[in-house]
Amino acid sequence: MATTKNIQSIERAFSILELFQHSGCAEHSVKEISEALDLNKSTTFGLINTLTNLGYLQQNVENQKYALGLKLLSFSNTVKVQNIIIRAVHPYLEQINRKYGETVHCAVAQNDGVIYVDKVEATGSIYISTQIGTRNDLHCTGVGKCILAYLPPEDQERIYASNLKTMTYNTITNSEQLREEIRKVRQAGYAMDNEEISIGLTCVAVPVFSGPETVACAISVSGMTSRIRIAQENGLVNELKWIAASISKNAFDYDCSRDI
Amino acid sequence: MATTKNIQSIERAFSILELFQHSGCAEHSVKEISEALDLNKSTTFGLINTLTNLGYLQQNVENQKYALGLKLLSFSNTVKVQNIIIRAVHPYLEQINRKYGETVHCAVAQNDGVIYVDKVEATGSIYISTQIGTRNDLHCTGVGKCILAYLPPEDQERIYASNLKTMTYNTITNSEQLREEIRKVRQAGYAMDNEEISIGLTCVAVPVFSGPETVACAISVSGMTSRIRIAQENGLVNELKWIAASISKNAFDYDCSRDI
DNA sequence: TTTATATATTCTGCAATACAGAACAATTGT
DNA sequence: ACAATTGTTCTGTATTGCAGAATATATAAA
Repeated sequence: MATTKNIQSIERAFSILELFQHSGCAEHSVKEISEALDLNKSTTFGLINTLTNLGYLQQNVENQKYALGLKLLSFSNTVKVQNIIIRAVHPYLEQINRKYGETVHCAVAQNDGVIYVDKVEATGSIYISTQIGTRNDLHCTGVGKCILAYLPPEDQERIYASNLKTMTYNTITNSEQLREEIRKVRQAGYAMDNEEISIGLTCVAVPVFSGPETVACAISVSGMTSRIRIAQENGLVNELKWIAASISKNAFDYDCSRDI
Repeated sequence: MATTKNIQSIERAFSILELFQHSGCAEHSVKEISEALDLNKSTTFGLINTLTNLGYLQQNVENQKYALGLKLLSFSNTVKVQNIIIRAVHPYLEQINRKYGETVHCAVAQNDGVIYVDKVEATGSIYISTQIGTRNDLHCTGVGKCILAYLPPEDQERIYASNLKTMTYNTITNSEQLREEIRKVRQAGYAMDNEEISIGLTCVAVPVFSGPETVACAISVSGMTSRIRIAQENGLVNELKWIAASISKNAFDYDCSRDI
């Protein structure tokens, strides 16, 4: 359990890198960064300078502004190769994609949200643009509901009480409704996203257990609503449940037949 | 120009993250890391603890060892979306892939090496496994030769004088031979990798200019030797040169017709 | 061209912080 | 049960990172 105080410069360094993710802007000046993070200008410069020397930022010589460095790309490669969940799940994602031809995602919990860690894209799909590493809220995604459903009660309550952001007119933004939805998810063993994050987009998601009441990740099939409806009629839900159980057994040595 | 001294903790934090890339091992203990980087145990713990709290490392509760955190994935997404080169080049990679059906890469220079920043994979290709973010040497890759050919003379000489690692029996490991090869690359306007990094694998690569003698990146087509030979007979080289010129013009506003 | 303004970068002394060593806790193996 | 190994916390101190000022550089205006 981590309790010691964080090292300031490291926190600051990463908050600079993260700023580029949240700001939506590819380039920032020293001044912008120092103001955004409320740091002294010369302090900011020292941090930026270090990150630049290490290759995690790069300076545009035209306007002197800084952008994220390409060296950051190398980590995603390593994570994909080394992460147990991604390695265990990927072949199954391929299998589902081959059978249904739709985009398949794998997501894990990440402080009150989900982060997509792997995907296999539908060929020619320009419709779904989720990039690996993206974060989404729990209440408006299929994978999020699967994860939320097996969180400890106190964590669930914190989510219910939080601001449930409206994404579409289908998003569940009412605490009581969400609580009821999650109850149904547990009972059914799978979760739907009925155009709750994007109109026209439907997902079917199932949890992958690594132990009793412990969800390692969730996998989902996403696509145009009409196409997913057809897949559902062709037994998509049961297929996903069966695959999730296989992953639990093969990758996490856990027999989750009683959880379903 | 960066001259100020780097902030120690940031350097150390990233050297921990980079250790996971080089070691090839997904999990490391505090002791292992502290020994590998020659840092005091408690110092190492402080660094690891901070990185863990920030989500860039995660602890395996089973054995207490640490692994790279999934939060690192999010950066690759942002870099891909924000990086000018990747955004400019990607559609052309798709175009080449559609026409020839082979794997297409884009790589940029990264301290005496190349780093692959984007790719479009041949469908069903399990043969080529280059992951985005991977680094390779300059002397044994098509993209590397393209970049090397337009480096300032002093940088070129440093490469020629360096240890030219043998990858296959075709790798050019002799300084004089490499110098001659690079001369030919400049003259021809493209570079080949004739099974110099992996037996059975051939690449054709061209430089993309952003200014006179300035290579922004290089793009390459890779595949089984026999298939690339066929593509070459179907005008692959000229097609690549033409596409590289289009990218230079459209993305970097540079007319490189005189360079070819 | 000169002047003014804004921002990037360097310099410097001080104080806070990150560090090393030791102590302690927890886990593993014998 | 004991020893050995390794993870985690504690603490004083020296180092390092920090803030403010000074300087350089770029941009805009006159």
